[in-house]
Amino acid sequence: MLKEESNDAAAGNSWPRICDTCRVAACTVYCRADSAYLCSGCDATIHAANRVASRHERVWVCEACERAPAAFLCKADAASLCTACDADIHSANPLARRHQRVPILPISGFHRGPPATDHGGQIIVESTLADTTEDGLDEAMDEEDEDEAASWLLLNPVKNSNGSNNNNTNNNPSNNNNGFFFGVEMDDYLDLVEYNSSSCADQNQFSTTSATNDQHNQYAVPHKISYGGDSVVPVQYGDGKVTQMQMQQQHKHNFHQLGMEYESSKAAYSYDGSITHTVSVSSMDVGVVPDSTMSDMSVSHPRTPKGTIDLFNGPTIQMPTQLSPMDREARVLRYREKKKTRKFEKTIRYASRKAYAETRPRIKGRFAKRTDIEVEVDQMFSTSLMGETGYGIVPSF
DNA sequence: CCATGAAACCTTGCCACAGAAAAGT
DNA sequence: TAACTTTTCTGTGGCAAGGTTTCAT
Repeated sequence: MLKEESNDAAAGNSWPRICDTCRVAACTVYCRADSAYLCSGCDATIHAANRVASRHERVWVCEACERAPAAFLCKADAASLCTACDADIHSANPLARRHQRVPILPISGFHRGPPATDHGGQIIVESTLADTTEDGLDEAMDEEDEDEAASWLLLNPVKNSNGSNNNNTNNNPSNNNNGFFFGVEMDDYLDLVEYNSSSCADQNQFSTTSATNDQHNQYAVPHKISYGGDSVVPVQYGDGKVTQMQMQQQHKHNFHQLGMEYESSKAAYSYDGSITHTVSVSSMDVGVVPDSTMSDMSVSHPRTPKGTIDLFNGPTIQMPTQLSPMDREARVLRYREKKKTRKFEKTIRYASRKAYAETRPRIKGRFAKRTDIEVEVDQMFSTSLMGETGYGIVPSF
C-alpha cells in the first residue's frame, strides 16, 4: 500500500525529481513530446503557449517514486503509478493484488491545477474556456466579492478593531492572534505563507517569487504532491451538484471563515495562545480545508501528539500591519482566483480505507468487531476471487 | 410584531481496523 | 549505520444524540 502523508519529499527541495524547466519545483507531469519532466506551473505555461504545444501528450509522474512517468492508474488507491512501482506495490500482499488497475491515459490540452480523477478514473482536463463562462456571473458578484474579500483581509486594522466580523470576546490588547489560528484556512486563501518566506529560509517551493495562479490552484485543492505519494479522490454525490449541506458549508466557510461565529464548532480555542485538545475537524471540513494547507504545516513540523495542533512550533508568521493598495488588490485577485477553484466535495484521501470502512460490520453505525467466522469468510472470498481472475478487484458496493 | 412550539436541518462523536510513520532495539 | 520489530497514530462511513435554524401559529 502507498505510504501516507510522507512530506519529506516536499521539504527542503529534496524532491526525487525537479522540474526540468524552472528547477525550483517538484515535477508533476512528464511530457512525452518534449521528453521533459515539468512542474504544474511550467506545464501550464509551456503547454498553453500555442495550439501545437497544447497537443503534447503528458502523463502524471508516478505518485510513489515520483521519478518515472505513470503507466497505470490504481482505482483502489486512485494513484498513478509507474510500471515498477505498480508491480512493487501490488505484489506486496493479497489485498493489494486485488486492486484494479487500468492503463493511464495521457493528458492533452491545457490543464490547470492538480490531477483529478473522475469516477471512471480518467483524468479530468480543464478547458481554458471554463473560466470565461463564469465571467458574467463573476462580474455581477464583483461587488459582493470585494466586500467578502475585504472581510478576509483581517489585517485591516479598522476591520479588526470594530469587531464587526469577530466575536472574539478576548479583550486582551496584547493578543495579536486576530484570527491567525483560524488563518490556517485564511492563510491558504491569502497566501500569508509568502510573508513568512522571508523569515524562513528553508521554506518549500511555494514561497518562490514566481507564484502563479496555477500554483495557487495547487493550494486551493488537494494535490498529490502534498501527500507525497498517496492519492486524493474527489467525491461527488449523485449527479454532481453541490448539496445543500455543501452550500451551507460554503456559506459558513465564506462568512465564518475564522470560526469566531461558528458556535456549533467543536474547536475549543483559547485566545491566550493555547489550544485545548478538543479541536475537531468534521468530515465536511476535509473538503473545505485544503489539505495542502495541513500538509504544508506538517512539512516542516513532525507529527504532533494526538489531539493537538502544533501551530506554535517553528517560525512565527510575520503579519504585516498595513497593506498597500497594490497589496490589497493583489490579495483580492488571488482570493477571487482561489474562490473559483474552491471545492466543497468531500475528499477521500485513501480509497483503500474507504473500501475497508464500507465492508466493515457496524452496530448502529459504529464499527463493530469482526467475528472469526466473518474473517474466514472474507479470506475465502478473496482467495477464490483471486484464483479466478488472477487480478484482484476491490469490491464495489 | 413578538413569543412559542414543532419540525427540519446540521454537527459531532463513536466505533474497529489497515497501514503508514515514528520510536525502539 | 542499517535492519528489524514494536508502538503510535490516522483515516474511513453510518448512526444517534444533541444543538441550531426555520416555519407555522
